[in-house]
Amino acid sequence: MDMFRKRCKQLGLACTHQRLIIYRALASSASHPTPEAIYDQVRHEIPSISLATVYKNIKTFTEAGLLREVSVLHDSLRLDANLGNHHHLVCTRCKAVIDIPEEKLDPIRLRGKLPDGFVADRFLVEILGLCAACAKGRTN
Amino acid sequence: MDMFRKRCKQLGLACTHQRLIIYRALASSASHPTPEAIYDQVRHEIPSISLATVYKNIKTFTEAGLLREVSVLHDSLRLDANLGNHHHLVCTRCKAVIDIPEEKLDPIRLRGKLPDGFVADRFLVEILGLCAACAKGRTN
DNA sequence: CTATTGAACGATAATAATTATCCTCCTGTC
DNA sequence: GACAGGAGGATAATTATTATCGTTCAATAG
Repeated sequence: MDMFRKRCKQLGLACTHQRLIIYRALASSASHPTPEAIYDQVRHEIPSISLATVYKNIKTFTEAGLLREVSVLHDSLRLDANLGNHHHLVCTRCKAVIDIPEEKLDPIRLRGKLPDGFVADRFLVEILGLCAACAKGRTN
Repeated sequence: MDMFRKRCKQLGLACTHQRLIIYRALASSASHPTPEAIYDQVRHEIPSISLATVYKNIKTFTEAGLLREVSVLHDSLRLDANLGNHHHLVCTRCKAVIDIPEEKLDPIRLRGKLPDGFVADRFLVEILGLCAACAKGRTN
């Protein structure tokens, strides 16, 4: 948590009580919580906190690099009628999704057993980066 | 499209005009469209179609296996305060997300250049399947 | 230690995305 | 062609997220 104070200072962010509690809730959770879940947990300590504050700080933290979104494409449903094996290039700026054949990657292979009795079905790989257009100009 | 008619019959789905047009729009698109985008395209052919119909059929097709969602976790923002390199086990039933260290997979490596001038930044791997609880019972 | 200032908070309205409802209509079968 | 049940259309409802705006608090200077 002292590290959090330092990072805030570096980033020019006020180290408010709310931010500390929110960050601690996030950092101490292993379940990759939703904003609502964080809100529910944080309210135990700050009953008067607003859900908007949780959302705002999640965005702030994410932009500051303290936090990541588990899925880059969570904002809207994206559909794929291509049922063959392939992977996706995903532009983190414009959210374009481009197919590439799976042979473009070395095969994905597990080393040893998965924890927790998890039963794997398939691998989903997203290659995150910038599409040609977004890589070129900051204009779009 | 004849294949689509057959699949509908197999699945016990009525092969309506709307479904045909919606499926064709999906299958002919390389851009992994959103429901809204499909709606906009389909309206060229069926101006009176309802957005709800598009959503309903997308769900129907997805459940029937004619279609996939690009991202399993699109429904709500999920957060990750673990900035170290790791991958995720994602339960497709309950949407649990479990970290695994990246050493549990053979290294992800590109073979050759990416198309379209795409500039890769990092690889995101999700191992899709069922968590222990969901694998056991159909009860949750 | 207090005053000051801008950033952050809380409450809530607004927007966006998705789902549910309900009545009418069409597809598939007899 | 008639019938039955699934499907469509219009729209309300719900859920998730963002914006607004007045008030409060954290950080810094004095």
